[in-house]
Parts: sequence; structure tokens; C-alpha cells
Amino acid sequence: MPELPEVETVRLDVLPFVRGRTVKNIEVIDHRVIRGISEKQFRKKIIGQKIVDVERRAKYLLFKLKSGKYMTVHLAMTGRLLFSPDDYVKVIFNLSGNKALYFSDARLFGKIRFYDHYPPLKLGPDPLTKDFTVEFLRKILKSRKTKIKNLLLEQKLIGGIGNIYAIESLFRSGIHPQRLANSLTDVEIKKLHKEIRKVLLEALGYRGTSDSWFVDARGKKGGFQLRLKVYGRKDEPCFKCKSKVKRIVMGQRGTYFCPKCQK
DNA sequence: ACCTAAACCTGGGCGC
DNA sequence: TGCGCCCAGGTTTAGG
Repeated sequence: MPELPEVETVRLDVLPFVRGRTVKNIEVIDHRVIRGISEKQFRKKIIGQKIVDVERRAKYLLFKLKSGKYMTVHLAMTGRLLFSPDDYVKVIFNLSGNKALYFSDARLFGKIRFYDHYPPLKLGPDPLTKDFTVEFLRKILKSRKTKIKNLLLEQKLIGGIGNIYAIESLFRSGIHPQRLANSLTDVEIKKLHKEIRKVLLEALGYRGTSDSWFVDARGKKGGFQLRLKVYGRKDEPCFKCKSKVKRIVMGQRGTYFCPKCQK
């Protein structure tokens, strides 16, 4: 599932490919991925516009147009932005210079939107920016009784962490996913802060985790699935202590942890 | 204000 | 070979 490292990998691929190009035509194969506006309006708003930048906020890609307007792309779980089509293409952007960018999504959870202004996304700070400090993390944990793993997934508090990196950062921190947020000690908060940043940076270095659907814009898999410590390893031995990795469900999502290493 | 959970989707993997 | 069943989960929405 595309989380911060995967979305950033795609951004780094797509930016030099589209920057300075004009959208010549848009072919909408399945209109359900276009949200908040009709297919006809969407095409009208974007065709003829020049793309000047591609930014990322949490898991959103923001295509900045020369007019100052924006198109956002959210890949959700099976969304892809590709230089060559695959079996699940839903929208084709034909660009100047005889290029094309393909939006593919097998499960149609992905979303493409258009905004007349900078998108008003309700997102907490990106964990790789300087706004994500130990003090900030301490502040949002202090007042909340929700379970720490569920809190890490709240995009309005911290933007960009998904199921895989929430699970992996908690394992690396030795913190049980069901601990209440306000029960973490200062030492644990500091450790968690460090491990969140480390695991996201490492995963970005490997061009993301391709446990199932994720591929970059060239259709290539990332490499971080080989470095996962607990995610997807139900009943397998913990790499640290050899006890069996457990799988539970939290907030409707599979959650993996080592009952011995994570307290 | 805060938290929980259903709904949205469909390809892939599994058992039979 | 093919059918039915279940699973994957980010975000939005509804409800407590």
C-alpha cells in the first residue's frame, strides 16, 4: 500500500517526466476515480494546462498547474501512476512531447480531484519534515487515550504513516501496538519518534515496500518488503527473540507484533 | 470533542 | 477447471 515512502518514490519518478509539459488530452476509462466533479468538467478544467510542479503532502500527490490550480492524486491501496499502461488503467493523461501518464487502480479506492486553490487537506505534519519534533509527538500523545497504533494512522495528526510503517516503527521501538497513547514514557516517545523517521527514510532508500501491489512509475517493485521485521509475518519467529509473531485486528486492520519484544 | 466501525471496491489466493 | 469465500486497507461517513 502506498504510504509516505512509496508516494515519494512515485513523485520523484513523475516530477521530471511531467514538469513543463501541457496536458493535451485526458481519456477517462472509469469515471469513478474522478471525485467531486464530473468527468466532463474535470477534462475541461485540466486539458490545456501546463504542469509546473509535483508536490507531496502525506500520501497525496499535488500536481501544480501554471494557473495556480491543482490536481491531487491519492493512490490509496492499489493506485499507480505509470509511464506505460498495465491491466487496470482508469485514466490516461496525454502530455505534450508525445508522452502519456497512466493512472491505474485495480480496486478503485484511489482518488483524483481538482482544486481552484491549494488543496485544503486536513493533515498533520509530515514525519520527515522539521515540524515533526519529539515535542510535537509528546503533545499529541499526552491528551489521548486511543491506542498508539491507531493514533499513528490518523492523518490529521501525523500525515503519511500507513499500516505497514506504523507496525514496523512500533516493533523497532519495542512498544506494544495496544498501549494507550498517553501511557508512553518520555523515553519511549523519543525512541518512537526516532524509529518512525528512520524506517520511513530507509524504506524510501529502497524505493518503497512492494508486498503486494506497489510499483514505481516504471512498473518496478520496491525492495523494502525484504527488510520488514514483523509486518505479514504471522506465526513466524521474531528476528530478535524467536518467539512467534502475533496477528491481531486493530481499527479493522491486520496488526503484527512480537508479544515478547513489545511491551 | 472524541472514538469506533461500516462502506467503498475487486483481484488474488485458497479450499473444495 | 471453476466456483464461492475471504482478505487486503486509506479515507469518508455515520453513529455512539
